[in-house]
Amino acid sequence: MDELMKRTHYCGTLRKEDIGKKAVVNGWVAKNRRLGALVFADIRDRSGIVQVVFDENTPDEVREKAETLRGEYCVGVSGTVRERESKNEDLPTGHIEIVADALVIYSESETPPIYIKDDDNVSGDLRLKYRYLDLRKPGMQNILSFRSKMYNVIRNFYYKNGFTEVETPVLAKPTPEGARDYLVPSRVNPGKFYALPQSPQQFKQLLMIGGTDRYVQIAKCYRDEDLRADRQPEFTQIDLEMSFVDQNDIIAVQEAFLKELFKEMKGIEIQTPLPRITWDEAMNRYGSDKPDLRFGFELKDIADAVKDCSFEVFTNAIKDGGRVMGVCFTGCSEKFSRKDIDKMTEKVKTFGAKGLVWIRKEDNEIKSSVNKFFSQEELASICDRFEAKAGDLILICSGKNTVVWAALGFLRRDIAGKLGLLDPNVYKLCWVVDFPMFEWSEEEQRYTAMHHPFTSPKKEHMKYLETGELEKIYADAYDIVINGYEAGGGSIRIHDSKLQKKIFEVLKLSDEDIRNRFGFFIDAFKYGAPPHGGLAFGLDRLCMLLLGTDDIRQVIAFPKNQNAQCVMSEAPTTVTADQLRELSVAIDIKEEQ
RNA sequence: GGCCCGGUAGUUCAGUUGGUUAGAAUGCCAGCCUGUCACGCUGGAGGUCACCGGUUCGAGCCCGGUUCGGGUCGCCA
Repeated sequence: MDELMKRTHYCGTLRKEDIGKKAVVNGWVAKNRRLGALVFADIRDRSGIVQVVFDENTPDEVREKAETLRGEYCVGVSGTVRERESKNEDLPTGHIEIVADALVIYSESETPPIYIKDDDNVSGDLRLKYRYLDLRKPGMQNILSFRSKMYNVIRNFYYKNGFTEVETPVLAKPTPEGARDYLVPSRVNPGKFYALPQSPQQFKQLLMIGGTDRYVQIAKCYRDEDLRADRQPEFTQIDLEMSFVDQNDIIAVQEAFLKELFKEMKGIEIQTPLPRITWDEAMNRYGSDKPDLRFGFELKDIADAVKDCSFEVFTNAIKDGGRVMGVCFTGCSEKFSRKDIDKMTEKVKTFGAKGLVWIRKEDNEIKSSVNKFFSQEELASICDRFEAKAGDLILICSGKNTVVWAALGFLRRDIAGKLGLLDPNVYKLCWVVDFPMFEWSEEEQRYTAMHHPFTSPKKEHMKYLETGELEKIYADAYDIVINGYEAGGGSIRIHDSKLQKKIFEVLKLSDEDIRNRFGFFIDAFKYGAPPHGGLAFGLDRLCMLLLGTDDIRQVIAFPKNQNAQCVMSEAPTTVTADQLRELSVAIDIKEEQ
């Protein structure tokens, strides 16, 4: 067994100032080059790479050992730092090298299945399977260390501002409302299950009732839903709650936090207060409740301009209570072909749109896909609506509100992307406020809470609870949106039991449901609940945004794939019959016919 | 559950209209090489073209199904 060489330096940190010093580095062989008896080896650790040279100054037996080095051997090297004869300007350590006098091979390596360099192009699947090799890349180590620094900034800020960090249980009570739970059987309570928390929502509210006043937690959350590029089944929230505050108080603290976070992590000064956009405005101007404000392309409603036209698709949409809306993509007529627009049309159909109308304004003529239904004068008046100039492309969609928003909201971001307007170094933050309290669920044939049932309706809308005009009720709920991502969200909570009871009634929850699902929680509100509210940031998404990536797996050490599996450990797996028996759990998988 | 894209050497990819023995780069192995740093030179090994079936004289290529991966809609209070 080779002796451990005690490290004096990290590889990537050595500089000209270290010339003449003795140095010991530990790491992995990133690359080795043999020129006859002269051997170069690039040694990598989390800080970067340094070149080690084995030459005539190196004892023969050490140099010979160096000839046996291969990629990813784990080694320790001692030697003297010296100026290089020929510099490598591409490397931070490129002006120096270590002349080796001793070499320890801690362990050899088989040929690795993936390239271990930051600019690799290996498929995500292999990277995840060999994540421990993927993590050796300095870029991945930078991400881990960036995230670690974030934890520090977060804890430091909230501690400084009087928040108490409290750990809430991971084994919690299942909550049938909301996302699907991950369930955990209890051996000592046969037939009963815990659920992993979707968020510590109820516990943090109970902490407010418990007098904690200001709570924060970097909390793991679990949701058994389908995954996306920005969604993992287990993820991390910066979860917080405050007592005796209104929405403005909460927003003010979070803006101070975001200011500090961007300053510390990116050196960027965020201008506060951040803009606030109501949910209605966000939907009608951007077609999304998480608008990307890095570019324009705002939606316009043109229903009144086309309500008497001969194009029945539009008139029917209006008749059925829907919308006719469009976006003017300035200067885009030349940039997108008929074929491009056909592709966009196919795409918007996945949002439920029936089609897409295009209008190209040219110098002397207006072309469009609906020429036979519209005169040039009518088209010109539509163009005027959008203040369109020659060379502009207008895309129009009609139908139900939700469909039109989704389709145009997608198009404005899609086209912005194609035009290169999504600069990851530009950050546009805003609050989206005044969310609707309820939304109609076709599936359940009842209203459900858009945020959650503990969200407080806006005071001025309480009266509609009595009249049953639920769609007129908006909530004291708010999301923080950064570059089109929902980076966090929260609300003022209901602290009055009578109001809470009323909300449950509206949601058509029976007394029995309420008792079973939220009994302990409702009880707590009988004993002097303070006015309170809070918010949770998606830590992974903040990290993504700050690092300019759009793949959440980049910022998680051991992420799951799209099927919520860990391709490295192969979790989840079947378990033994004994384990199941002990848990009183039976498996009943329906066979496909 | 729906839709879209993809699966060819260890890796990243090319593969024309369906036509000889499936290629390149890189990596790997061996030899040479004392200033390389994407070292270089010479040689070599390396393939169930994801799987099953079909069409065809002939399939990596066309068709059907399956599977795996990615993106997305639904879903994510």
